[in-house]
Amino acid sequence: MEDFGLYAPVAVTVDVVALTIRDRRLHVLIVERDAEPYAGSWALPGGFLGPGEDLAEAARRELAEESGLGARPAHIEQLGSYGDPARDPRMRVVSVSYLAFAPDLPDPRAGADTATAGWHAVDDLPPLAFDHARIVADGVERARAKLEYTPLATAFAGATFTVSELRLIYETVWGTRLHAGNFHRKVLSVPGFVEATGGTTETGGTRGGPRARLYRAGDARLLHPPLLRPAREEAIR
Amino acid sequence: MEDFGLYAPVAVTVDVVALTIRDRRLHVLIVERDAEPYAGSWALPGGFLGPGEDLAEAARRELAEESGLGARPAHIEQLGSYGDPARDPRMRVVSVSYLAFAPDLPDPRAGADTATAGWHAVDDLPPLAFDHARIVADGVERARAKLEYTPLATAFAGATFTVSELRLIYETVWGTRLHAGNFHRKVLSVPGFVEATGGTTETGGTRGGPRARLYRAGDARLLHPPLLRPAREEAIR
DNA sequence: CCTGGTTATTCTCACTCCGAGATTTACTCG
DNA sequence: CGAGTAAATCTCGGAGTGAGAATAACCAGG
Repeated sequence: MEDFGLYAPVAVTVDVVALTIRDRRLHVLIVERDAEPYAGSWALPGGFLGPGEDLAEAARRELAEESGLGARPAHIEQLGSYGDPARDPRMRVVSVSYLAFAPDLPDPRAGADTATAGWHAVDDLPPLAFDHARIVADGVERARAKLEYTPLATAFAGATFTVSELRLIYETVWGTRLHAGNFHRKVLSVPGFVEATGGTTETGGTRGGPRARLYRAGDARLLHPPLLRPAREEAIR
Repeated sequence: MEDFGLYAPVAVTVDVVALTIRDRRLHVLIVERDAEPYAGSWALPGGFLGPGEDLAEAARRELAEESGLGARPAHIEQLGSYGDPARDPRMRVVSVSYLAFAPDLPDPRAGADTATAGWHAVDDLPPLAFDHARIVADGVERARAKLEYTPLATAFAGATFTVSELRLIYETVWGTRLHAGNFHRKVLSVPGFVEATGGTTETGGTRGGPRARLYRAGDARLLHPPLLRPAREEAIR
């Protein structure tokens, strides 16, 4: 850190990759831009860092403001910063991106100050402005990895959930099928991952089956042992 | 991302947490500040993002310039961004920090434009400027975690190394003792982690023992299965 | 009400992996 | 040469895993 005399003017924005699961697919929240550049195309919710505002605070604000979502995300964490000199044609912009997880929420309402916002399946996105496609990809990969060793999946679920619902979250985010029996054994054997509420669902599944027991998120911060994805040869080398 | 009309002036700096192992202890490179604020106290090498310069590029430049180290680090990656409004008393500064790993290097030479720089054991650091102590702590924790599932430890070693040297790296970074026999079995059983050069050390250890086989880093990007730290109860909840 | 299909939960079994300890072998030092 | 040290390998009991099966509860439709 040197003297402040000469430094290139840089703007700092905060962008948010908000993920949820709808309809058995992983979705990300994007908004339609109404200003140049990229007016009319889709982008991550985000904006300039306010004066006196912490980075995480700005991320939460942008998410609430631009998405029109009232509910708080269940979890938000810093994803990374993107500073390619050419990433914004107007001027030098460094984006500090955040990753948020939310249970399935209603469609965002378009408010007065709210651009058109909506959930889109991450594997079928329209072209995104700036380097936002890259940021989404990084966020999805982070989410996939974190499901393995943290109780993050519970952030996609409601206050209470069944083991099958939790399994569906894993299957959706990872894009793989999991063995129901082994998953069940594994989840219940990890201390602090979930705790039984004592209740069950009101009815069986829509296509039959017994009532499932309900659980809520436990107090573990790490899964021990972890729930590992099926081996992905291509990822190793 | 909105219009550029009004945004608070923000400066972006890039700071580097460079780690190495010397003398069986984990060390971080720090420099002595010669300007206010915190003149005379220690800080991470870093500085302002240059115009037209990518973030990672700036990190490599700062490390080379301020440390006076000629050699390139074996690995460098983004650690995170720090933007507390009060972290710098002069003005609003967001720091994008990078984490670098290097094999044991000679002491940095103090050049003309080079502040006093030196390696310090991370568990015995002087007070650091700004929030740099926090950044170092985050970097060390990241390094510890990454040793588990990536071949990062080889970045701390030279071009060739023995299994014992690799084990010493793990023991030093994790601060634990490892079972030599099991570690040996594990390392050689992970595909692509290390590959034998065919050679051995010239002599046995300083206190005896046979010549050890030499290995170089393999082509794996992930360790499968991972080398897990001994269970840390306190980390889970 | 009875039947077939569906799902939650538990169990079995063979296999792999792991930690702890012991063994064998090669080398240094005095 | 003998004691001590370290590299590399092996053993063994326990824990964890994937695949499959068994049991039981529940829905929908006849």
